[in-house]
Amino acid sequence: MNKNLIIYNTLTRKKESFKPQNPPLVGLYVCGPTVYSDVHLGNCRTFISFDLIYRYLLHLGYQVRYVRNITDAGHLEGDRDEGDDKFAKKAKLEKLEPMEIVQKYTIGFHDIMRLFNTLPPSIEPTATGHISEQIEMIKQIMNHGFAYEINGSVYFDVEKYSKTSHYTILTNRQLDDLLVNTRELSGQDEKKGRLDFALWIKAKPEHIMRWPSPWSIGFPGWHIECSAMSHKYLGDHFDIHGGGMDLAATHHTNEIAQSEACNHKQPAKYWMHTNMLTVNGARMSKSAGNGFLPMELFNGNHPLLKRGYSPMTVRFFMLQAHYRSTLDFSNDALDASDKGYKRLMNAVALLNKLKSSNQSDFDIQSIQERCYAAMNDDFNSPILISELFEIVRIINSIYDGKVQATEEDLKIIRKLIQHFVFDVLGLKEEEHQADDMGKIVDWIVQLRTEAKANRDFVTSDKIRIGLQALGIQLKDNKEETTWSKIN
RNA sequence: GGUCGGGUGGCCGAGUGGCUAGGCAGAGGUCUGCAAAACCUUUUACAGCGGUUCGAAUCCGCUCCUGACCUCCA
Repeated sequence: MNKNLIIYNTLTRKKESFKPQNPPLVGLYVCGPTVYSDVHLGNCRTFISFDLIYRYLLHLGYQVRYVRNITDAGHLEGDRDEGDDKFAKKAKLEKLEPMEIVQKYTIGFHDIMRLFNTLPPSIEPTATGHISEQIEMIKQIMNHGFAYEINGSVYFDVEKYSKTSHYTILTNRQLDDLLVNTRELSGQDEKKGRLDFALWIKAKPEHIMRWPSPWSIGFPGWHIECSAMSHKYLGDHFDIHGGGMDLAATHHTNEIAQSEACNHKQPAKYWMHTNMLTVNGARMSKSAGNGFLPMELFNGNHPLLKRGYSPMTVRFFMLQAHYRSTLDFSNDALDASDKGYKRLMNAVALLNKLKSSNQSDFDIQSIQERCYAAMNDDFNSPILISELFEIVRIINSIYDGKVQATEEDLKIIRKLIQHFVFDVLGLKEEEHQADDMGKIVDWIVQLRTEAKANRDFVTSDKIRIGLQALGIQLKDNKEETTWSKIN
């Protein structure tokens, strides 16, 4: 098995050969969602990208421990120490307990992930389930002199840390510029330095989500949870840490600082960042009002959508772009992906009907090599997909009897489809023929075949056109009639 | 203002010095009772200007446009 995997590492801004520390084990940590509202499509892109990465690592034979957290506490509105907890705020709005909010949106998140056919992570820890680990870590950081307590809250001392470590290693910014250009925020008076960030925040009396600590009854800062949980499940120094690009400058920068201040080690060897989903060139976000909820996309119920698209179409659409590129969302782009995806799956459905010959008119070995080369080059799924369409052409040509294939090559084709279409890209057939409706359609198609055999084309056309109006498309071949659903 | 990206044919989107990306759309053809599908062939391209080079979409410089981050955000 070819394992010359190359990964782009944000730490070094270079593509590097992937060398896990303890092969075949791989530790992978990805920053998960904050479950105070529905995930939107942009969030989904990140998790689908890391699903591809996870799946390919598994395919290469690595034993991956994939940790993806659920943030269910700690976020403040506007990062002000006085701000409301997002969960408490949402709870007030929906007249629910904060933990009801957490439960509701965690379930919603899992439902969406399942629809997108992403594999569940090995461990999905929650921030509220790891308060004591976070407190322990804050203690360590204080012991090492990189944090200080004021009025029951604890802050990380960025200026002190940056004297011995490279605070802005992920973004390459100059600390002086940051000091000058960081916006003045209210509620920062008690911090020593304006770049300092909260590790522990003393709760105001009305604050519902609160825990005891050596400093005050309060709640943890946002960044510390990921550091504490990644450390607990993956150790001081694990292989890959990932997340959306928008997290690099703040969240990940602070994670690195906390982990180094605590453990004297850079927490991860490779940092991977996925790019944003855009709409009309601008980043999709809730505040901009251009965000789609996955369900809106599936059922087409949104002013910017002319129709709905299935989860697999959306997944395929996302995989047709590289994870480090922005991807622009549009109806036309989705339409194109929808047709491309159907074309791919139609060819896959023909696999078991192919007849072998004594020779092959194509070189499947070199296509196989190119598939691996594409994925080994920093998970280049668009190139992989272009190779798969090469295979689609071959499958269709064999089916049409225009190209010959040996039984051995057919086996390789079936294996490649299984490995890359299903295992790595994580696509699945949106089944239709197994259910009752499918049996009924099969029977109607059979009636039409009989009508055709009797040259009763009036009846056969009536059936074909009628089914089409109901969203079922027939395809006549020399030997049989197949059908598929259309949108 | 700072940091880091981008500008590729009608649309989406790969590609980083010479060799077809791919999908969708368009055109012609084959097949077919018709339709669809499929297959074959095929048109349209690298923001602008200058430079390096035998050769640049790809490297360098300048200009224009644009995005992300710097504030919670995948």
